[in-house]
Amino acid sequence: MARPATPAPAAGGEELTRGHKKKARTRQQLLDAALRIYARKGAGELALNELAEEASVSNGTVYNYFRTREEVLEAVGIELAVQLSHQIAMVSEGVSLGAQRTAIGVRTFLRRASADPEWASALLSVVRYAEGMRSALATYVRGDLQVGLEQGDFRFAHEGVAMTLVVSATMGAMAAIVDGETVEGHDSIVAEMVLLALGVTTTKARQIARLPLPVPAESPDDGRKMSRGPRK
Amino acid sequence: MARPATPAPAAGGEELTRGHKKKARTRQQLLDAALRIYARKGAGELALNELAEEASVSNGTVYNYFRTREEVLEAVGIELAVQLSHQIAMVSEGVSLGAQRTAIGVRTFLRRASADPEWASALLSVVRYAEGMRSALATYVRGDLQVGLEQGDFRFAHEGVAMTLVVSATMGAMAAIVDGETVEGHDSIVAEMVLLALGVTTTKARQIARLPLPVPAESPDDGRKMSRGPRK
Amino acid sequence: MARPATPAPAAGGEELTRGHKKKARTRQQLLDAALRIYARKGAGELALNELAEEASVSNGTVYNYFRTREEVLEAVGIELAVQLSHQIAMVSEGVSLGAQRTAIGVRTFLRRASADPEWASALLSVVRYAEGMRSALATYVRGDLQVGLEQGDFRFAHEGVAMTLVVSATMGAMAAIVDGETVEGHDSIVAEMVLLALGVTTTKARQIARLPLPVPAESPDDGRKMSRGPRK
Amino acid sequence: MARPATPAPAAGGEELTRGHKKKARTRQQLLDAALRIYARKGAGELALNELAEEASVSNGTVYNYFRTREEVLEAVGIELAVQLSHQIAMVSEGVSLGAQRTAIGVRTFLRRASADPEWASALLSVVRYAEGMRSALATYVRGDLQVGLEQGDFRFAHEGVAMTLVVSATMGAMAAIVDGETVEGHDSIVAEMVLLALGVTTTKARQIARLPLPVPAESPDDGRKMSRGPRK
DNA sequence: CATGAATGAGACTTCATTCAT
DNA sequence: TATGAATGAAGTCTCATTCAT
Repeated sequence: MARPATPAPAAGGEELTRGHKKKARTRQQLLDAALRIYARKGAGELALNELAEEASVSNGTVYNYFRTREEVLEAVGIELAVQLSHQIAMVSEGVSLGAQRTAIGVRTFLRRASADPEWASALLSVVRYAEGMRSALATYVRGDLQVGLEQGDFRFAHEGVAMTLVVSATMGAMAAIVDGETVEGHDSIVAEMVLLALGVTTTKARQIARLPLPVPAESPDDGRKMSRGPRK
Repeated sequence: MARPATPAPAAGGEELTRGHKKKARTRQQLLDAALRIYARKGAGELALNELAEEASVSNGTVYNYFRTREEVLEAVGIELAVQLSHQIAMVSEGVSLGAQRTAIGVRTFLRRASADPEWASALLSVVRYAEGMRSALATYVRGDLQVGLEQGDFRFAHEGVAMTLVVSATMGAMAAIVDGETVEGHDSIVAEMVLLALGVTTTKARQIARLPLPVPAESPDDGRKMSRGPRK
Repeated sequence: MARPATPAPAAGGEELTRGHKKKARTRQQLLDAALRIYARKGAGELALNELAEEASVSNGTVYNYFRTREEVLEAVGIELAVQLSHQIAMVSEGVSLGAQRTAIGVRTFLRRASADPEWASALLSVVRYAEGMRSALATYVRGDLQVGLEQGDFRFAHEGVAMTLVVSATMGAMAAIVDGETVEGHDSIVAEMVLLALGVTTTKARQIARLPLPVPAESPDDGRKMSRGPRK
Repeated sequence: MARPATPAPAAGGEELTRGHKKKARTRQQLLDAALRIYARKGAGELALNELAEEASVSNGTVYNYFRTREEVLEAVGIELAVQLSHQIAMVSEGVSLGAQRTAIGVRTFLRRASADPEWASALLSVVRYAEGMRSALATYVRGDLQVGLEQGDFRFAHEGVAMTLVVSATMGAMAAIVDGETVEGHDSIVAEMVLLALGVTTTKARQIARLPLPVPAESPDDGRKMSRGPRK
């Protein structure tokens, strides 16, 4: 499902009529609440009535937006994917080296997991269920892999396998972080190992993995949607 | 666990008489049934009613073996872990090179995932629930990592991080296999990437990852679901 | 415990194992409760949770016996049909004249409707929904019609149409009775009209419709299942 | 909220006209939609949400026309009754013989049930709910019965009982038709039986029941209200 | 120990009705 | 008036768990 990063300002399929921003607001309440619950208990545990309560909304209202648990998952997945798109695009903007972009991606995820374990927890739990989310991630990774391959830094036998490795290694490290494991320079260590796995030479891998991360052009509302804790 | 009515023929290994055997058998039926259900629908979905039916047992009987649903999950995790232990120990028995043992471990998992996707599916779904299961895995991996490090083949910055990477990369590849991805020489490709990530040199990694897998000393009851361990 | 594959030792369709009469008792509670509710509010209104409460049974128990509202309806329909079978068989036993049997049937229904409007109300409301019930009724009526035809008393153009007329006229009259209409000799009046409709001559119709009703061999538990009002 | 049947006709004759027309049209849309739903699923199932959608109107709008679900049911009943009045009046206009009028009424209903089972289905399902509807029917029937009695064709013991019989026999036959029973000359057969039940002599009943039905003075808007299928 | 009916908390889902726009 | 989002009571249904036999 392509579903471009743009939430659709003028989108043909959806309605965005004038005064009716209440609907959008409620929907956002629901997504936020879902993320909070995922962070706490994992996506498998989501109960729609619980979602209603967490979103301070009546029981039936949920059904104006989602008919099943899966639909919530899917919507949250898309929501997170959009956020990630912004995040990644912002952070590796201007970097043209595939290997470096890959490292930046990996490290950014791990940094954020340290800074915001709830976000990480929600992400991990959603990733398992939402197909749309996985493919969004994959697209980014795949692009960097191809660039790195063309630039001669990467040397791997199968792109799909390589992609899976990058994603799963990153997620695994995030899970460790969420579980409380703290390691000095965690992000660089993982990034270096991933680069090595992709065929980067020892010295280059070490060097790239330790470059200072570019500071993203921190837009004011970045991360807006997730950083709050439970409201009550 | 003193069962008064039990015959209890004076301390001896022979006391595994009928009653005990039957008891063990029922317990094993339950675990087997649980694994089948996991493979079909994921561990989150296990319903004890369904479990009872799958095991051809009445629903109340389940509670003679497990006090709660949680206990079932835990027991199944342990069961799988024990199976894994045997599998791994058997397969890398007699191999002393840490790097090779690691590669064998990774490849064995992936091979089995291809050969028995239901098993893989059950394993993946349990791994998320049972903590005890993860540590069982970790123990094996950690040993090999340390050996490889001492032998000078590995060069990594942090053992815990390395361990997480090995496990998560393997699991990620298994998930891909379960999802239907088929790649020529999948197991070797992944093993090579993992070795590279652990600091093995390019040529050595490639060579080790492609060694023929030792045929396990096929014991007659190999693969049989074991563990007649009495409940606690 | 033998745990035999055969749950039913002898019984044809249902199980009737020894100690387990509790199940039968609960089922009966539910049917009784359903009839009481039908009498009060019509079969369309039956709520399964309400049924549970009326039967003094937990909410989930209902689902051990019926999966849907329709299944309750069907079961109640059959229950009523069985009761009716007894009733009718008992009352027109020994009467061989088809026309007379028909009249007796009609009149018995109307008499009972007067005596027990709750029963009538339940019957009317179930009849609309339960197919099984209708066919049970139909069988009786059809038999009498055929006999009457052979005996030369009836003269109608189409048996199915005649049957429908007998049943609907009787039900209509019952509904009127339930609605409070009281008419001197109601049962005879209706019976006479029905006989006329079936082609019986004027004088014979009048005579047959006014014969004294045979007193049924009132068995002690007759009507047992319906006659009680709401228990609490 | 003022609920006057007529808002102030003060300002602007145009507003009055258009507004009123629209209002009446919307109301009619709702009634039509309700009848279509009745025909499909029975009156018990009418959901106002569904009604709104079937009428291409927003759900809140329904409440501008009816205060409660009950009112909708009632209004639909009346609507049908009015349609019936027209139908009956039209068809037996100019016929002065009570017995013949009765036969015509019965037969017309059955004919229409054959031709338009949806209409019949809606009618049958409403009859059970709307009291007002039954009395409308009754009025017509009663008139014909009295006429027939005075003319010496009928001979029945109780007018109320007779009326009930006529109505219920007709409805029963309609139900059979809706259920798919098709009989050659169904309408005449039923009419003849009904006449017999009312005391008409054998030969006369047969003759009257087989007279050709007068063709109604087809007014242009006859049947207007039911004949449309779903609009979209 | 095995059985399976009963339980009841809790989740799911619908829908008549209200109300701000 | 029209709209449609929100509400929440009421009903449906599942399932872990208990218990008498």
